[in-house]
Amino acid sequence: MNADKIPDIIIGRLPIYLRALQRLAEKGTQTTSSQELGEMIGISAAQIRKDISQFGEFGKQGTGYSIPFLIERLQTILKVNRVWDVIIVGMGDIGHGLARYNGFGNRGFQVTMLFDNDPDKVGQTINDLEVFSISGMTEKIKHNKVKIAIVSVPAAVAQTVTDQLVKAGVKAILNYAPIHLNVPKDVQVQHIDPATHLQRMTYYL
Amino acid sequence: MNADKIPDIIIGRLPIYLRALQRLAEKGTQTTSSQELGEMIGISAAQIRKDISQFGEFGKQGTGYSIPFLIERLQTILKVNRVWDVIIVGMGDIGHGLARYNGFGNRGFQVTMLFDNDPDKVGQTINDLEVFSISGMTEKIKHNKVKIAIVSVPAAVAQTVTDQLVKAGVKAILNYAPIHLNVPKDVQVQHIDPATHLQRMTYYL
DNA sequence: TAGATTGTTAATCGATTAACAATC
DNA sequence: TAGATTGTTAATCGATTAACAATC
Repeated sequence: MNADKIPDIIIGRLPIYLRALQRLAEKGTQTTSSQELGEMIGISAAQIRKDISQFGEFGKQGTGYSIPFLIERLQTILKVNRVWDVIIVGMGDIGHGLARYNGFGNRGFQVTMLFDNDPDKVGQTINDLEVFSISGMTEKIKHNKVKIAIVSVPAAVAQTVTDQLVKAGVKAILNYAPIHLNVPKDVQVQHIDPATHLQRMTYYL
Repeated sequence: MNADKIPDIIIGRLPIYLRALQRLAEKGTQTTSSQELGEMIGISAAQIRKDISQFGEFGKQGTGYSIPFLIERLQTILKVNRVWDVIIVGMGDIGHGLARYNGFGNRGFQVTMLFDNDPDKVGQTINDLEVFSISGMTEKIKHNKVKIAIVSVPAAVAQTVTDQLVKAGVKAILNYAPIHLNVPKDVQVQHIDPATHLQRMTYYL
């Protein structure tokens, strides 16, 4: 156990552990070891044990980790033992696909509002949610105390939209626009850019 | 300049540099410095210089880097100074959104084939491309010598589909299924899982 | 008990940063 | 020339791995 600040690189692996554990749980498995988990996800057993031990002694010598218990611990650490409201800004192809995506269930998130600037899209219903105009976004975010947003607008307006989100109180942004977003340091950003990910692999081809 | 093996973490930053440089180029800027670039993308100037210098001496003391020249160098290093064929397997919401995504242009990629197992989807046309059945996928991949695939099928079948892709000769996989994919070590995989990215941020909320 | 596996230490390995001579 | 900025070295910092005592 370690009360110091946990390195972000470790935090980044916890959701991967959690995802693998939930998969094992679905199959009905009760117990796993750092070795087995490591083989599942391509991470060394020593690293998994070291990462987990930052937060407490969750395993048992000889038998390993209780899967339901470790899931519960990781969910609590990651604060996904509850359901967070998420909004999506930008109803282009990616945003539309995300609005209809059903992969957030039981992972701690729920899409609650959709926004776009295009008058043709505003008022449409996607996955039972109405698309709102961005002009009323700040107010709606504040009113609902939304902390998490997905940005899927064109690159040209992504920073402007981000500034509005930050001003409205959003603290975590998942960015699909192919541009780096500048935010205050108390706001988290994760970048998802398919082209960037592909370019990282072509080097090895 | 360094003929040794370049660390993957450096390779992973090159596409980010490239994206920022292309953005500067679009604005007509001719020259930049490690300092300016670093401020744009939140990376230290020293690290940018060190990363770039792994591949040669591309800058000039006193003036910095020629943007068109550095773009050309990075594109060549990353092998995106050409257009790669990319196929998408799985025409659910995410796959459908990716098929219609127009963000691959001028970044080295072109979606050429779409696949799905659902008889209702096979035969449909998305973005001028016909959706093919997965049953004929291996043959089509081999025939067209496709090296890059995007996997956006449900988690339950993602590994099976991946095995087929690998057998057909695919060497780079962008995985949207929320599951770790096992592949031979000469095959690259990048994972994109929105829920995992979001969970990494909720820790800090 | 015997076997297995954790949590943790120490050693190794790798990445980042600071600083500055070289030079445009 | 004077100012600016690179490429690179050395120092620092951080992450990973190997190994094993503790113990279930």
